[in-house]
Amino acid sequence: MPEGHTIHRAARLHKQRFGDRRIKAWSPQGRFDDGAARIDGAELVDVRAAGKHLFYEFEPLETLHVHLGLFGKFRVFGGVGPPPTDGTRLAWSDGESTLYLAGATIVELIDRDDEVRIRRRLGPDPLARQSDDLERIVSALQRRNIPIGAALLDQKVVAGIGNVYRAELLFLAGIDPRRPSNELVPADGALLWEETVRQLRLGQRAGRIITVDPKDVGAKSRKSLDRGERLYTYQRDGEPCRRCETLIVSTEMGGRSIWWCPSCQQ
DNA sequence: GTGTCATGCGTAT
DNA sequence: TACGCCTGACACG
Repeated sequence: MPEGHTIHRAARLHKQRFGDRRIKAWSPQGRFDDGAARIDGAELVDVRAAGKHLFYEFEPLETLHVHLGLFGKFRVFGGVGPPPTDGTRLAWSDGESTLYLAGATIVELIDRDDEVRIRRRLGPDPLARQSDDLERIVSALQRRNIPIGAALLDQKVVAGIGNVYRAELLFLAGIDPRRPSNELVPADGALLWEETVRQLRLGQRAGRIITVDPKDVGAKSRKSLDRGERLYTYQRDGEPCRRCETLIVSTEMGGRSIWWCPSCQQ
């Protein structure tokens, strides 16, 4: 379930679990035999996340670039773990834990210049804050003559937002996704960025996207929320808004569906 | 078993 | 705007 929160969480967990460890690597599926052979026996020295991209640095120097795409998934087990599924492109083990990676769009070894190039294509990452982020976001949004809902999926604007967060963040900021990006006023930009940072941090910590304030559904805590009450608008077409009961609507935007509350989001 | 869908994105038309 | 590509879970017959 890969938006930026998943990626940063993986970076942290994988570094904790496998950092400074020598790994044995292989490709159960066989489609990454050569790459796995190059990192087999190497030591994982760093794991970096940027937006939805992951960079694993090994010693002797190799950099593994992973992008999960829509379906990609890591599985980590203590010990040997169950047999890998047929689609497992990369597996590694340090003797104490085993990692499987399946379904990713990108699994490749790259060099330093490639990483720099990939990072240059990305806008500010809410989970790796810089002091000028707000200004960069607002000016990037104001330069685009497209609906703000479409602009938020552009990784050059904000790195790490996907289809769930774009809908949820616009709800939390009270912004109609159809509003032209270049008409965003700075106050709304600031609110949107504040929610973005807050929500991705919460998502990273929880390991899942939960945007709903428990009070809005009469629950005691975020943890006690049922699966069906964690989001305000995503895939809730025709259901009542959790705050005002107005029915949630949806449309296609940027090639994907988006949902919003016509009353809370103006 | 088959069909459908999904939190992504690059390329072609 | 459409399509291809990466997989797995689930609904259905």
